[in-house]
Amino acid sequence: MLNRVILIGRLTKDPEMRYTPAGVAVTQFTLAVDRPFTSGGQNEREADFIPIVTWRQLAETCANYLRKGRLTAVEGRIQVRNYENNEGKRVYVTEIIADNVRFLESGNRENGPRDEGAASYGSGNGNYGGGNSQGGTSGGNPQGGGRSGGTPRNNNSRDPFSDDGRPIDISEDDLPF
Amino acid sequence: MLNRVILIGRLTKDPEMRYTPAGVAVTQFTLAVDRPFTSGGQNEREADFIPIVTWRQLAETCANYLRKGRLTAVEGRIQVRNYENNEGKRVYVTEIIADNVRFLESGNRENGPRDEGAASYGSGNGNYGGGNSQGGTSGGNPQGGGRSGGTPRNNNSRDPFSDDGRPIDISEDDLPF
Amino acid sequence: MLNRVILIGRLTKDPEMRYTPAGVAVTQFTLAVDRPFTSGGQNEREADFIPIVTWRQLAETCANYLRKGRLTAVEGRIQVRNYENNEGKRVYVTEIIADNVRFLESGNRENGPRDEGAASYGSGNGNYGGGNSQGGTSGGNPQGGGRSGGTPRNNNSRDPFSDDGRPIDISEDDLPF
Amino acid sequence: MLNRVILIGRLTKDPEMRYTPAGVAVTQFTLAVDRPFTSGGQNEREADFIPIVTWRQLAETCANYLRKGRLTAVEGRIQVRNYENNEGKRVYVTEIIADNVRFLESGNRENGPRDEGAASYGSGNGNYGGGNSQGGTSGGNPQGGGRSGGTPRNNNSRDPFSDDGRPIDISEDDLPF
DNA sequence: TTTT
DNA sequence: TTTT
Repeated sequence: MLNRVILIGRLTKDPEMRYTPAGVAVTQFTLAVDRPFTSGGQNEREADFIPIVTWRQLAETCANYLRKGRLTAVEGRIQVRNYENNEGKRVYVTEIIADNVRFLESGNRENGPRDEGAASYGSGNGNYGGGNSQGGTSGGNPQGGGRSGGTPRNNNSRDPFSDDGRPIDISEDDLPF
Repeated sequence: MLNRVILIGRLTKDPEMRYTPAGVAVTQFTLAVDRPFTSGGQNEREADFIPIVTWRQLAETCANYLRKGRLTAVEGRIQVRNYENNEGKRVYVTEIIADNVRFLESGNRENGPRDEGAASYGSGNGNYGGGNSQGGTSGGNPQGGGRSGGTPRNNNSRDPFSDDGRPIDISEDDLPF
Repeated sequence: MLNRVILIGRLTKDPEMRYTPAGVAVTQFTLAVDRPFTSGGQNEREADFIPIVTWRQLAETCANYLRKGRLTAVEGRIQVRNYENNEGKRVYVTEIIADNVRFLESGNRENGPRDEGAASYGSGNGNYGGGNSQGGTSGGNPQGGGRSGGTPRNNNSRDPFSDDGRPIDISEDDLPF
Repeated sequence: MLNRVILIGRLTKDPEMRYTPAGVAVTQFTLAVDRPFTSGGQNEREADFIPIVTWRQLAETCANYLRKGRLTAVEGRIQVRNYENNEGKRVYVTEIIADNVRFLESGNRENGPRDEGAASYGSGNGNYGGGNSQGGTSGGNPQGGGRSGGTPRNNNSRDPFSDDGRPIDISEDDLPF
């Protein structure tokens, strides 16, 4: 009846966008979210790697502006889907269907090693450094993604989801909205 | 860096409690959370079944007061653990480590299969229908679970996690706090 | 950049609905949310009373199905508005603009003191006891509110917001969507 | 019964720390949180200014590492307190009692007014840009705040809450834990 | 001014 | 299979 998730973490890789047969954009990426504690051991596992899925306009904005390593906030809901694998066994996949993604780092670092981040309130330069994007039922117009300082990447030349070994079975039926 | 989940749904079964070798109580249950939309088809899949894990005092309170079908709110964080299965393949398991569970239905059902719901305000019995329990770093004293109108069940006679086919590999190392 | 609130509590009174001059429905109510601790004293203040505002279709569903005392989940964002009072002083008002409201108690108690709550998964009666309603950019079609077991109240005979002493200054400009 | 808030925004000023008579540290600051839409008008009000309160160790970490303009994530609960003002009128104050604060920008700004943002990964300085701090019932040991690249400020020479016109009436009784 |  |  209520299903809400909010995460802040970093992309483990560049996002991957593809289109469903029906032409709907879908982008996936994984967020590394540091745990709030240091596990018993030492250099034990100390982050959770959480798969994120975005659809439509939000998918395109994410594909254009997010990159590996970027600090990112994600709001959405948990979805558990399942499919039969090649051995006839049912596999369960848990993902966050995001309806709101905030880019917490601008990412224009073409000419220098230091990331500039988002501009301060009250600074004189009028540059809103942190872009953002929201999706959902509206699922149509971009909202602020374009305000990001980053340079959009042309995805046309990429083969999204060119087989990476993982089964890909997202279809229009999975449409969350 | 931030990882917060809030769910409201119903238990698919009675919760299962066991103790780690170190004597720490751990309780698992699954929450069926209705999706906010009706998927393309008709009577298609319209709920997510989300595994919840609770530890220590909260585990005991959940085992004592939660039952199949009860409407329940869960607050916690997403955790992704993995293990090697018998075929040497890495399996990823996503669970919610709960630190706050709210019993939204009291569960005193004197005479029948129908759950009577929470909060009998206006009824004459002065019973505060909604119990609750909170865990976390404090992980020690019960907080309000005892206010529930439900009757605690003696778990001693149960064989917690008596093999249901799923691999059980929670250990003290998984301790989230 | 991100503003999310989730509350579970009980209505302190019946909700109040009115229409803006532009004909947009707006409903207000207050949620009493018990605090997770007992304050130093004894029978000291132990709940927060949090004002909720809903708009459009969600406003109408809330006005029709929510009642004083009902256990309710609210999802939304914090909004701080301000106005000049009659003494020329600026007054700040903090409210939750809800975009998702879940009715955790059905509320049909016409013929008996016991509240029946929401039906269980797996029960045979096909009655989904807990209604719900979601708003937002969609802001159009009712979503499940009608599934509630409660009987809608005819609001026509009420004078919504008939001056209760509180300044009423919500206008179309406050429209959150 | 459940009361959870998550915000991402920027500090409108440097945080202000003081101690209660009982010697408990309390820090306040205001977060400017951009609204997800542009209000009817044009350059109309488009942010909410939300007061945050932190206690104990978290208060000290916030006072040491947060500064005006910094992008910050806050997790906590809404609290509504009230007091009688000098005209004998009851005034209601809504604040977020934070139990988790994440510093999304490091704040080492060697040479100038521009904040340089977080997480200089890729830069040569090995600095983990995002500090964080968590409070709550544990309320004792610092958790990671020290990983921030910022330089702690000595607060001793400041007169915390030197009258800024706002009534100050936080007392030990308000202790949320 | 508050709910159970 | 992972980020900083």
